[in-house]
Amino acid sequence: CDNCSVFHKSYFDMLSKDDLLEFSNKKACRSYKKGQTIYTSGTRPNGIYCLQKGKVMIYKTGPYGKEQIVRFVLPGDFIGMRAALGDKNYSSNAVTLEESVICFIAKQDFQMLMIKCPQITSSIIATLSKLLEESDNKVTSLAQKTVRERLAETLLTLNEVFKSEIIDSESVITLSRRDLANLVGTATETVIRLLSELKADKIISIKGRKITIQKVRELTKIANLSD
Amino acid sequence: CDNCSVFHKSYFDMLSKDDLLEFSNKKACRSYKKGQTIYTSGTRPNGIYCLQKGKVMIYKTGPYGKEQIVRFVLPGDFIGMRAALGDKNYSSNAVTLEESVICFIAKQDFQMLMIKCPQITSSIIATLSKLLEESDNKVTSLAQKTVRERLAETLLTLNEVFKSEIIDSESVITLSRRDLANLVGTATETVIRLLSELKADKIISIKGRKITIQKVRELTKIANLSD
DNA sequence: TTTTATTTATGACTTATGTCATATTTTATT
DNA sequence: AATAAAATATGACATAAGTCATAAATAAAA
Repeated sequence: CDNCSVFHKSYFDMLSKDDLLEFSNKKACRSYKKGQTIYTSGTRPNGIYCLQKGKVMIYKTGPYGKEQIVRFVLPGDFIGMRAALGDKNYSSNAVTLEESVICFIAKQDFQMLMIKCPQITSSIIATLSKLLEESDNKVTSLAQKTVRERLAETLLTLNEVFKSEIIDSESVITLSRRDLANLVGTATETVIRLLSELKADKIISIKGRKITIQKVRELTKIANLSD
Repeated sequence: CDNCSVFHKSYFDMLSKDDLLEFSNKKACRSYKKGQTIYTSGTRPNGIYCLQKGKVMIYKTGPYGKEQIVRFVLPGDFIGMRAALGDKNYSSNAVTLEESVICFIAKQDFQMLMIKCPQITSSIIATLSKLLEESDNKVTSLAQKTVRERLAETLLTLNEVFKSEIIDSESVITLSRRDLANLVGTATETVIRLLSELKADKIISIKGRKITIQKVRELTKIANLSD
């Protein structure tokens, strides 16, 4: 872990060199192809995953089998924290959005780490708190905003998620219309229609599956966001 | 705290007698009238609250000023954990639903408690994990279910929240149509209409603001819940 | 009690958004 | 490159659910 590319972003930079080395030997890293499943809902977690490279999406399956994307995981973040730390079965599915490298740490090893390094624990509490706030905000959006507002909001969020993907000095969102719909909470056709509208208004530009935001201010206005 | 009525339900039963006594002296309890505000969005938390008696609702204000109820707090639960532990401003509002008694613990005292008693910390992680799961489930419901399904789901959840309120050996939900709408994520008129339908089908009974579920199985079916 | 205010209840109407069908384009596979 | 498969794009249509108006019923206040 000490020469991991996302070391500075992860929780591990709080560990002493010795602890880190000992810990490094216990983890198991492997690479995943695009679209590969990391875990599925209903199964029991044996440990916690850490995303080193790539992108992962977390989704739930609704009553009629429709996917609901609840969040994305970026390099340096843990995957499956909720289930592993809450000692519950997974209630969601994790799948890679692109080729990724993911490390695995067994539950007992992670618990040892938490005991050895209390800062890690408070860092985890802070992370869970942030996820909870984001989820509660999404609840409010879904309950009160129109699809158009939510799509604008989602595109702005995705701009952060995909900020590493830069073409011609502009960050580019690459996601299927279906995934976008499953993220916004609407039908694929509605997303397609609204994206066409935004494109016609020159607020975004579309090249196949690649979306670039042209007017952030305008989009923020449409999203009805305070900041 | 050692003779608190919700001692067994709270996190404090993990503390030693000495720690508990020391801690008891640091907390400040006070009673709140119905509808009184505990904290408002945007302000900074100085500590954490613990509900001893009563009911508290947590809500956010949406872009058009409409309230979105995100959860209820019951005796033994903490209030304002997310903001206090994540070291952020409150992003929601807390208000009492009925006459309540609430204790307050300063941030530094609570942090000391967490250091002294690591089980409390893991218990908090478990609680945050549970809240996160519930919130993610609500996201999926809002994105994929009809208002009718969500209302049924909400009534079943409220039955748990109000299970202490028993009239003629049946638990009774007491909540205004407006609050119900702000919980389900719909208009007040829609809630009124759907409740009338459920009443006509003898699935619930209504006496003014008091709702009693008559057929749990039927309601579960309408809610499209697996269990 | 009487008055006033708030909440609940219904009807009428509008509209955002979902569904279905089908054509076109893009992407993946042989 | 050629074929198959999947994703995108649009039109037509249906409908769930929101808004507005107003009446009836409760609850609160005087």
